[in-house]
Amino acid sequence: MILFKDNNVYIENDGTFDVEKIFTCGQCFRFEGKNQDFSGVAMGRSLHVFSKDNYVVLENVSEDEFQSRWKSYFDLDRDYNEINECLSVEKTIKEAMEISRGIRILRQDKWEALCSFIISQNNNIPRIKKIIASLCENFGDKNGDCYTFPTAAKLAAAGIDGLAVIRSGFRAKYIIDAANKVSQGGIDLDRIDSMAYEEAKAYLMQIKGVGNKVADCVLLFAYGFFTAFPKDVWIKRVIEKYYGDDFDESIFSPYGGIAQQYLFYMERLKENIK
DNA sequence: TCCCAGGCTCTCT
DNA sequence: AGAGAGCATGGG
Repeated sequence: MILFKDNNVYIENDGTFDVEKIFTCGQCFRFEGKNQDFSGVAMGRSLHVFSKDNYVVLENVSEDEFQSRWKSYFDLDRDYNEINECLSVEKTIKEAMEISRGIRILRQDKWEALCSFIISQNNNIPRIKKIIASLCENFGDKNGDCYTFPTAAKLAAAGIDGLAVIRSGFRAKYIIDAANKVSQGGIDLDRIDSMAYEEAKAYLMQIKGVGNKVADCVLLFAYGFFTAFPKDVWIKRVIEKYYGDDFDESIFSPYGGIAQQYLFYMERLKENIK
């Protein structure tokens, strides 16, 4: 049940919408907050979202804006209870599912996700957030009290040297290659919508600095390819610790990406990592 | 201080 | 095909 009142959106929460877990599980980098109360920028808009009683509130959001923007962003047409039923195939994922209950996979902006996960490589999350914040402040457009994520054309114009201000290190050349290809049409991010997973992945990997893992993150977090199963250092640890060499993510099919996010969140929580 | 981070590219076998 | 070095920077 979703209510629209006083220009706020009230989403009834059956336990499948944990604001804090959604924004702290490492899938996005522009939201900050605590205690089920977060603010940030996505899709060019600032958003304040918090939990109150058994509702999640999107503050100052019209029904039109909800339908056109936030409904898909929060993946609200999907039944996560049903997915969790599907994923109950073995002990470790069941434990991860309990711990991670309420995580939803956000449908993020394509270019922002591509850029963000290029920046994420061999990096830690607090620093990824800082670099992205700097990227937006330096090259985004000021929109009220927030900055939009810069366009590919804007970053292409800045060039590698111009990008030095964000201190992204060796990743700058990768960001610029992506910006060039996207702004000049060599890569059409909208074309990926109509591709199959393997084709989409190979297409993204034409960009310098986009390998197996970054491509999977973009496909999962911006396109909703739930078969993508990004293998970062944490997931490799999870596999070694709980599963062993014969691990095959197809046991989670067709929701491997969601399982991956549950496992990632569980293991970092256990290790108390920010 | 020093290890490491949501990895990738390049080079050498 | 597979292994290993190097990469920029700064968080913890």
